[in-house]
Amino acid sequence: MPELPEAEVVRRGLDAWVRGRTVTGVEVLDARSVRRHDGGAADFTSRLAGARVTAVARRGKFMWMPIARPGETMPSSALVAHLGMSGQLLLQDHELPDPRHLRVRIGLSEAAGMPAELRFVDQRIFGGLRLDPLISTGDGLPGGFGAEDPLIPVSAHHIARDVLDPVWTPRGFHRAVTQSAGGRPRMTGIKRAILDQGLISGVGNIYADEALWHARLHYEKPAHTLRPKQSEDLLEALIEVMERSLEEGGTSFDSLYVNVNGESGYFSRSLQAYGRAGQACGRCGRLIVREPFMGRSSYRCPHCQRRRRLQRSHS
DNA sequence: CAGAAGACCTGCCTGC
DNA sequence: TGCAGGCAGGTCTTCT
Repeated sequence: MPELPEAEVVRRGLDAWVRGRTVTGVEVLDARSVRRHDGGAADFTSRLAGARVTAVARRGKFMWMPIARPGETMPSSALVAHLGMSGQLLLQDHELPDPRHLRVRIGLSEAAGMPAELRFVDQRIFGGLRLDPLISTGDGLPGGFGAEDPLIPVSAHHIARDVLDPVWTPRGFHRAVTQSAGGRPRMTGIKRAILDQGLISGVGNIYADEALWHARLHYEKPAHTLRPKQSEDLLEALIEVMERSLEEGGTSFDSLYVNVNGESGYFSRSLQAYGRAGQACGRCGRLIVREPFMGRSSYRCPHCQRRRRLQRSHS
């Protein structure tokens, strides 16, 4: 399952190998993978062919490549990619057999020692590609990691700043978590809040559970009840789990395989809560429990992450 | 408007 | 063996 750290590994790989190259041809093998592109597969193909990739940027799990179309000096649109649950962007030689679940093939201009094709592979088709106009971020800051200009694709404009974005401060995060748009108290549970990509982006189910475990918070704790220290701990935990995962997952990709395989070392070694139902909590030894949540699962320690904090006695 | 729920997908696993 | 059902889950749409 690609989450933010995996997406960043992919971004770095693409930045090194695809930036500056021109699209020589496009083949959409499964139209569902471009279903979010407004004009359909034929329009996607014709508009992408001949375009030059000028950068590779990312915000949360949205990735995009600004493209300059023939006659353009500056990119006005971008190839937007979301990996969904099972998406991969592979850089491979044309001679290599098509991988299982290959959905879109993008041919690239020749470059010394570099593979000729960018391949979008996606088993479950939750991910996809599309072409979108670039618009202003509105805040004057670069659109995301790898972006130099304050531009972002239309389809990612509603996505909040990334967990690893330096714009986050403890105070800003506290306000974002405890208050909704109009300054009203945010009544929903804290896990729903941090999974809301319009509040902070890049957090998925796994890292949400991990960060909540580190911060000793119950996932249903009403977001508006977080005290500044609690939201500060939570932000710190989010950044910590992302950065550690990035370190461990970022070591295992080679030049010909711009990879996301969902099996970074982090997943097997460092998870404290997610997927550990029935196993001992690393802090207190109580058994981690799995509970239904939002149609899926939440994992927590029933001792460290209680719904209500213990009342402190001053006697 | 905030929040909740369902839809979209395939492959793997379990139970009958 | 075969089949049904559960599970995984990010985002988009629809409903309250």
